[in-house]
Amino acid sequence: VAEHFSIPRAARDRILETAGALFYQHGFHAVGIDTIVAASGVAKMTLYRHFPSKDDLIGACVERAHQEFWAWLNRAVEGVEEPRRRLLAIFEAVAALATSSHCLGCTFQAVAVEFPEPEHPGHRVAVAHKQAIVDELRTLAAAAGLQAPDALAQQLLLLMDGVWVAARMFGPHHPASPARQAPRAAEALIAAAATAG
Amino acid sequence: VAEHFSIPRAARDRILETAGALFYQHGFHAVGIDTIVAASGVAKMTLYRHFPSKDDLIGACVERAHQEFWAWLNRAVEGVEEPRRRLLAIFEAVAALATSSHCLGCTFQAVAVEFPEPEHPGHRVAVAHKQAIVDELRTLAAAAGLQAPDALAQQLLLLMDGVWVAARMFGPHHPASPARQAPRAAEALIAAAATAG
Amino acid sequence: VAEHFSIPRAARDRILETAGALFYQHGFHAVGIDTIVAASGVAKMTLYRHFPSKDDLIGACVERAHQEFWAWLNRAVEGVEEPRRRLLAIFEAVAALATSSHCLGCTFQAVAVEFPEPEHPGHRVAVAHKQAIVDELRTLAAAAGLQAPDALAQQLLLLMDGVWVAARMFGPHHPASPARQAPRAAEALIAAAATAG
Amino acid sequence: VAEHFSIPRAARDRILETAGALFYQHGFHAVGIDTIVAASGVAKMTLYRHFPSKDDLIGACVERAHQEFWAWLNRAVEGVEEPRRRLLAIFEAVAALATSSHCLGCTFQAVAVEFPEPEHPGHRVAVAHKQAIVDELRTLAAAAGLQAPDALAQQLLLLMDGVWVAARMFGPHHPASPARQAPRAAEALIAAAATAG
DNA sequence: ACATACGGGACGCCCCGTTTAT
DNA sequence: ATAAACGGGGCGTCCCGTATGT
Repeated sequence: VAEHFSIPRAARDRILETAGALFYQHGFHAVGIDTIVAASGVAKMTLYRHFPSKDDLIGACVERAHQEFWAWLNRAVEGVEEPRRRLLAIFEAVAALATSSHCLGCTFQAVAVEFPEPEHPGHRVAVAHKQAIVDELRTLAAAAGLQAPDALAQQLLLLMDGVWVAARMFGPHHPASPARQAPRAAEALIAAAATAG
Repeated sequence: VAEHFSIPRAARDRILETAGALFYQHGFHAVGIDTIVAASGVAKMTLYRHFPSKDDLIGACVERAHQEFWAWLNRAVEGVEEPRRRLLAIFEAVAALATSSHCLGCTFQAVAVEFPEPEHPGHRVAVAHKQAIVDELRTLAAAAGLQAPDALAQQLLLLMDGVWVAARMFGPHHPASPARQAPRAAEALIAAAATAG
Repeated sequence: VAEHFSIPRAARDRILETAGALFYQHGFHAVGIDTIVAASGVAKMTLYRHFPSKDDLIGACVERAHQEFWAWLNRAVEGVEEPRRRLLAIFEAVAALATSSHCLGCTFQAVAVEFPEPEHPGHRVAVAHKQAIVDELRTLAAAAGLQAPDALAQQLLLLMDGVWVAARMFGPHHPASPARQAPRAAEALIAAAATAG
Repeated sequence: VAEHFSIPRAARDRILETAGALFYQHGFHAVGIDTIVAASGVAKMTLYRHFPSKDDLIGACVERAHQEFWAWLNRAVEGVEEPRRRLLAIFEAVAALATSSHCLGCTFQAVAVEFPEPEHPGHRVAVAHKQAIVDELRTLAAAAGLQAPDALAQQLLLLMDGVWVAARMFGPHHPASPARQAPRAAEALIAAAATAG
């Protein structure tokens, strides 16, 4: 009885995982449904029963990436509770990830590039993701007692997206990737917000 | 007189302009050769005589965008000769462009996203473009007598790419786009480099 | 019951029939794949799954015409068992067909004209077809006890091909098509072979 | 001065000769204007000044072939003045030509195959050519005092066209081409017409 | 659930016959 | 006479989403 419900779940997850990896590596347009079907070992009809269209599959993949990102970030800064130090820890983690060998850039930027229409499921999730990032940064900035936490959060978002772009552009093997400058830059922006008057 | 109607602008230029606009609006994969041919009023064979493949056309479009960007930037900061003020002027111009109504993001980021392979003509030009940006920023930082001009230039590049991402993500109609924070953030980073030691 | 509407005739057959008719009417070079696809109501990929190339499709069409020709001929001279009378019956049937309103000539001649290279699939089948005709004529000539059945068969083949050429050249509406002379000419050749020695 | 008028004439002939040879070897559809231009060493505009379209060029080529055929035939049966013997000589010449190594078939049949529409310039000339053949045969048959010269001429035309088809189908290297049977078959048909009553 | 096929459409690259500019 | 341009078409491939047949 149980497998009647649990096995489809596994199929859906396998599709999401496989498709997400392929999309991330090669791009959304470059990966076709047939490739995903072959790589995930499911039938085409199974895929289309779970995701009515490729766009919906993309949306689900990006949504899943959104959740995984937060899980990763929370894990990465776990234990750092003091707000200002947590802000810095975030940028240290981001810089480390962006210069790690398996990072190819930001999938939310990618989906927004490949599907410029704001109504696209993937684009929608990407915007929400960036909004969530800036919200979190603002919350931390406010908790740290910094001036103009909203403006600071936006400045830090610019920095973070610049890091992902650098990862995309220069790759992980670049000798002196600009991404490594992220923690120092964040520190400077935070310090400026601390002494602002 | 004659050229007003009998001498069509060189076909190659018409193709580049039309293709560049279409690619920028809808993406590189989303725009087909036939669309470009139809929109530019050119024969398919004419296009393929000038550009052996779509990838080459993309490369040429991005190269053209690279040149146009520099022309725009030089015009935008014309007359501001003092290095530190010129750095700030650059970020004011970038923020203004990024929040203008016809800006959809950075085509160099886009081509790097849609063609992750570093050997792709478009990707190659995009990387060179970003390198040129950071070189210019470093030159200005050094001329301004700032500390660690190389690190500062990389930090400012992060900022600038973050601005383009914000333009892509939130569009020009967003009430409070993070892109507007670019000049203040750049000022903070420059100030930090000025007082470092 | 169901097959009346839900089971479409095998796509391969529909393609062969449609393509055969179009090729016959307009020529092999003059009919493009897209036209065949549109006329047969089939997807292009379906066509290319059944026939790897246009040349292969042409070969299959000519092969099918070969089979249909024999089926027609056997039906046309059905019941005429005596060899010499059967030979005459063949030429009466051929002359009748060649002067009928829907005859445009011989598709085997046509494919040999449009694809002069002997290795072409269509050309190959055409040669085999003509060889089969002359073989059948020789067999009948020998069974009729005629002299030099091989030579007679070749003479009759010349006659038959001349009939198809006349059909092609003058069309079915010509008042006095040379094709009508085929039975009398065949009779004369057969009579000459009967009295030779 | 002279070359202003004589050189264009030479160009026209060179085009006709080159195009005729190419068309004959590879077919009318298979040979493009560019190929003819390159092979004949004239400018494209020169070609289009002499022949308004490819169809017209084809018509002119076939017309030229028509004249060359008659020149060849008259030369081949030169000196044979007695009508019945001349008829036989015609078929001996035709059989010899059809089995010679450079004969690829009948260009008039070919143009009728590749352009089935009777209004096509090439098709028109081809029909006229065949009509001229049958007229000549009828004239000779009548001069020879044979019965029903019209019917005999048509029978002989069938035979002759069968010879060209055999040449096309089996090529010049076939060990026992049916084309070689033409003289004997013609003799039989003529003999039958001589003894008819 | 797998595998195979299908319809429809777009795409990439190429060639053709024809005209215009240089 | 060279060379480019032009609209149109051709072939072969791919993709998405659906429909069968086990």
